[in-house]
Amino acid sequence: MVTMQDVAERAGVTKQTVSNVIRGRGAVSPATAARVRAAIGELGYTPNLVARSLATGATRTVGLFVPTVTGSFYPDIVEEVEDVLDANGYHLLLCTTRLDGERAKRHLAGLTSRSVDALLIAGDRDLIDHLPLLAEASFPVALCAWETDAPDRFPVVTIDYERAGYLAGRHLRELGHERVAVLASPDHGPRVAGFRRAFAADGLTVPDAAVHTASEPTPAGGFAAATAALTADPTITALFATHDVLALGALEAARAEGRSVPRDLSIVGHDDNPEVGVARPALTSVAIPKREMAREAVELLLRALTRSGSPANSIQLLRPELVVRDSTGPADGR
Amino acid sequence: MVTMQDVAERAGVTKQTVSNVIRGRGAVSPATAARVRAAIGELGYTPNLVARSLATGATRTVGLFVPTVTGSFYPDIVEEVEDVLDANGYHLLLCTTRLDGERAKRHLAGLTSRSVDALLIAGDRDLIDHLPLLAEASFPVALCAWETDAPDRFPVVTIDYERAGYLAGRHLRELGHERVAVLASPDHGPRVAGFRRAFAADGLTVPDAAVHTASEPTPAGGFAAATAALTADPTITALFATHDVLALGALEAARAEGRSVPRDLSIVGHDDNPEVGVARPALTSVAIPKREMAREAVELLLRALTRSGSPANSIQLLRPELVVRDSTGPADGR
DNA sequence: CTGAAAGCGCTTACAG
DNA sequence: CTGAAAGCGCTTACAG
Repeated sequence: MVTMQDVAERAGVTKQTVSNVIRGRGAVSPATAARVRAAIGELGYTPNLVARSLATGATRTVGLFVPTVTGSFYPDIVEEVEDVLDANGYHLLLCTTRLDGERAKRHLAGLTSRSVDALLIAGDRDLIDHLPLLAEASFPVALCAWETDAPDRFPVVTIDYERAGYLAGRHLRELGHERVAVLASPDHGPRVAGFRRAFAADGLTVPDAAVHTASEPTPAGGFAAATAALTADPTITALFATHDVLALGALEAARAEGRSVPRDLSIVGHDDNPEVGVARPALTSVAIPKREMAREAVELLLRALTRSGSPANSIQLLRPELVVRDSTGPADGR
Repeated sequence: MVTMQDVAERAGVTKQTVSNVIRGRGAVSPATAARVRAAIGELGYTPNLVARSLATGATRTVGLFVPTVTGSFYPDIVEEVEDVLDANGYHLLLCTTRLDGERAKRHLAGLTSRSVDALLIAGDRDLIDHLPLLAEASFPVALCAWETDAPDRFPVVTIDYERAGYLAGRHLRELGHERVAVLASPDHGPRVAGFRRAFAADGLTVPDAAVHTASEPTPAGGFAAATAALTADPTITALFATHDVLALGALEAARAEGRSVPRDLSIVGHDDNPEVGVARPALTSVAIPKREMAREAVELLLRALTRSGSPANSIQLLRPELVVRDSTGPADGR
């Protein structure tokens, strides 16, 4: 392997002159700079990043933890993070925790050893127990896509999930719906709370019995929960699913029950995944700006890096937006 | 930051004794090992991986290039690669090239500088022009999920795509289909060739005019191509889509044309993505062992690392398997 | 079983 | 504008 010393000898200078021309810093005469560049080209020299990292204390690598890279949520996060990183000359070290706390812990320990300049943790499932490990990390850490129990030790950039639920509720209220049910995944408390708030604003209440927890975040789980909801209270005129996949299942359930959407039943989803636009009827859903969220989170980290301080310990909430399509209509069914 | 030297002083030994107990190598008396371990605990010492990398010349990091991390193909690859890496104590540096050759090149250049112990390139889109950059890489490189034009300079682990097409063709032949059409994505030449081989074996030929190239790898692209195929030759009794998403569109097209699947038209997909099992009718598809492929590829790389030689320059083909569901039936339509 | 030395390939002040 | 020195935090032979 060719080293900086080799280049220096070839160009007839010392190695820190070579270092200077490579980094474009310090003062080097145009003539010697040209000689150095020529030597680099002839030798095919490429600087050893590991050595540079040891000397500078920076690896220009950012770690990202996500629960998984399948599904329709996290891949966008990963790509957005990578885009921002790439634009700033950083690399991405990826860890998918896959519902495995031990694995998460192991990776966390590995990264703590200076091999990463900053760390972004997206999603709340597997890492929460091990977050204390990061308390004394020597690099900035931020959290994103965190819905519940965000530890207040780190800055977090996430969605205003409570408002997302509120938007869904307000939309149904504006359409005149009074008796409704919710299909919820276990960790979606804030969305449910926001939904209820919209009804409470009109003096209506969504009883606990109207909130049906889905056994799994799949269309099948949504189908079962929706069927349960329609059986428990056949008079409901609308359904809020805290996740689009559940809404997809609810669409099937409505069909199975012989209820036409949106005439007999309105359905609102959450996330605005690409597939909900092609569902029939196209699903009304709360869109969450996940790419913007990811971008804000990385940029926060990058800012901390250049200003070499820790980021402000704050929580930043991105605002969701309701996307109205064909699965919701007036409560009176006309 | 606490260093090995600090631990050494605290334990009353020299730093390479500390190094020895950490790595569990060299001979250290149980008593001093215990003292060292105690000191490590008290100080909260964690070894600097960058310094270790500089000394050993290994980063215990493997780079992975994929075109994207969205969709249903590459995420599985990424997770499988990470699983194998994790089991062997390696980290994952991820680069998604996103159809951007410049970006790919930039990352390639970055990784060449010793910051990665090995490199796996999955998918053939964006990197082929820059592969020569890797010719003199000092670390092992392997390719996987490569369908066409695999450069013969590197070992490749991929799917026997020609056989995948053949399996689809043979299945249709066994059902008695004679007049058929193919919906193909541009880069799927081998699948089409294999499909044709199955017909040629029976003295039949699939004319060029029966191969319809989809404008885009989406249901919409499949819909358009299928419609074109059915219009060009209304007598066909079966369709092979080289990608499941195209098959999904073909299903719609058949519906639109008033042809019942599989009675009036049989459809075979490719990839066996999870969604094709829930399509109605459930799609017959050629399943490709992508996780096994990814596993083989990383393990090949890891083997090269431990044996510190370059991997054998070979091509390993994983065999696909046909999964018969409800979208195919006999040509006579009974 | 333990310690002193050299080295991995850079960068960072600091003289000249 | 250029060069000699020290140092980043480890590991790897090699003496004792």
